[in-house]
Amino acid sequence: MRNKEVSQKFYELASLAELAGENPFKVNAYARAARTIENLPGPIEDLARDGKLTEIRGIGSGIAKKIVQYLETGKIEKLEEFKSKVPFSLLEMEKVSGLGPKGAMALYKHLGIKTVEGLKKAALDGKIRSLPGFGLKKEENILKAIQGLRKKKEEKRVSIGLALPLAETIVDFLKRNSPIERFQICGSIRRMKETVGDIDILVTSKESEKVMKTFAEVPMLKDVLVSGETKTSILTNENIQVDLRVVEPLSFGAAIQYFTGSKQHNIKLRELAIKKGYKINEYGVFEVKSGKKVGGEREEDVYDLLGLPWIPPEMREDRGEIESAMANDLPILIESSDIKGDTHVHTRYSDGANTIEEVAKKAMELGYEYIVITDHARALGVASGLSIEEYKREGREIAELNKKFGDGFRIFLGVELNILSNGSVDFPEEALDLFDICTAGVHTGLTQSKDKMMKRIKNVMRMKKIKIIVHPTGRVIGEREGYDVDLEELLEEAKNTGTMFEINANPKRLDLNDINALRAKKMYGLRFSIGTDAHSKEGLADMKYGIGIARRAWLTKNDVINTLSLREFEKFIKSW
DNA sequence: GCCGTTTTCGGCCCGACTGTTTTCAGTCG
Repeated sequence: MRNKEVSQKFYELASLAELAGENPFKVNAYARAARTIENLPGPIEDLARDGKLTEIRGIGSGIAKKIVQYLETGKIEKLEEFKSKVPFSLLEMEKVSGLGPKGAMALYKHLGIKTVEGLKKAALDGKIRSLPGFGLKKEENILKAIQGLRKKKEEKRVSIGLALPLAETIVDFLKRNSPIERFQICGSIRRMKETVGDIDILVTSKESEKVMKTFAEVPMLKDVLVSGETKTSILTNENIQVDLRVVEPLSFGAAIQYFTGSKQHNIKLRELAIKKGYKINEYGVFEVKSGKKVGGEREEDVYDLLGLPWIPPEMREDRGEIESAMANDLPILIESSDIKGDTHVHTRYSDGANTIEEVAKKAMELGYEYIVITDHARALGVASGLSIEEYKREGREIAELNKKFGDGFRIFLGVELNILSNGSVDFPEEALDLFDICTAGVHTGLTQSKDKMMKRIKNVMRMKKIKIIVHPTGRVIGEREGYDVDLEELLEEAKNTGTMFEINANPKRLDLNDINALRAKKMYGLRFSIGTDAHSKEGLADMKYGIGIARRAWLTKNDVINTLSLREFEKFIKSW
């Protein structure tokens, strides 16, 4: 699948075209195509081969031709043409905050600057301030940005596991120290995206100055980037940008719709609005003719007026949700309250922090009907993996606890087996009858070739007792890419063997991710388990992240096995 | 360069803030 690679070329094309001063709409068309290709559900090579590229929205004959040219020759003529006109390194320069295409080009043309290093030198020498359109302040800001004192444009995105709690802490601080009425965390956090670029918080208040002042005094403040009447942006100690907007209560719905995004989703909604004679902005929905405001207090207003049902935030990525809403066949997404148990939990038997009883009690507090204890098997030495004898002991403890807890709750004896380098697991297949549920995952030999990796995983998927492959791609967000596998082939194998994939809810993993889970369901009809991989009782709360990914993958209650009631779940695992 | 229930031309999402200006362009989200 070469989607990523092709998409990258169109991003480059868009940026260079922009620098070269091309028609902005043309630039936008390239960028839009890049985003579309990036999010394509299947390989672009297939569409190119079948001559179906122009069936994709935003890809016409011109861009289709360029895609084919790239796939066949590895080059796009137009891109090479721009590269000869504009230094490629200007793209790096544009990443300096506050510097856009116009600025970068002016610096290049007048001062011959084409690298960040050169930019720094010119700023230190005080050469930038005299350029038309620039000044002392701008020179200072450029220097600050290069020296990392201000936010860098491509500051690494942070895990939602970090961003969500931080956003909640800030909202809490505002609630305690300033006169806010309503509030909503918006942006990619509300859409439950796996990583977050910045945090958007929206509030209503009668005294916006007070709120802004309080906000600029949050304990984790590093710098105030922007401060206006309705908008303030800060940088936290950990270099995360947080934007706060204050709006009138009558605009609250339109504002949270607007600031939840995604950008692509909103652009499409606004295009739809124009066709219907409306204009949408963050203050409301307006009739174009009369200029009269016709809605905006509730978020539903925005969708209502366009003749659409309310679309859940997690779906708002312009991946077909608007078309689906128009046809009135939005799926009823899975919710936290649908979850009846956790399928992936560790205890002190292996590398967890709590006893089985402690974990089980926490699960009951969460309203679960069951939990699957999946301690590591013996081959994983670093996680003090268990022998069969030790699992038998764990099984006896579980049996006793089950007796103690009675009918309403059940602990299952599971196992997280290791998919070993030679394609076997820790124990011979006969020994697996001991377990209620067998899951398996790759933990070692992560750098094996794709060929070997595929063989070992497929081999394990074919074992009758093993029904769930945990963290199937092995990626750890911000730390390592997944191991080298052909996911298409694995999905196909899962369909043929009746194996399920886990959606690992640990915010560092979230594996399968939303796009892959969506594809697994849509193209192969697969079902999933959502497990937290908790190594302590507190870790069970990570389920919300897994639910977020499932909702982003358009999954319903029926697509996830741990929404089954205890009785249904027991029956289900016996039928394996 | 794309697109069409205003269809083959003439549009293309919209507003806040900053720094440079003296009415606005550039950048950002």
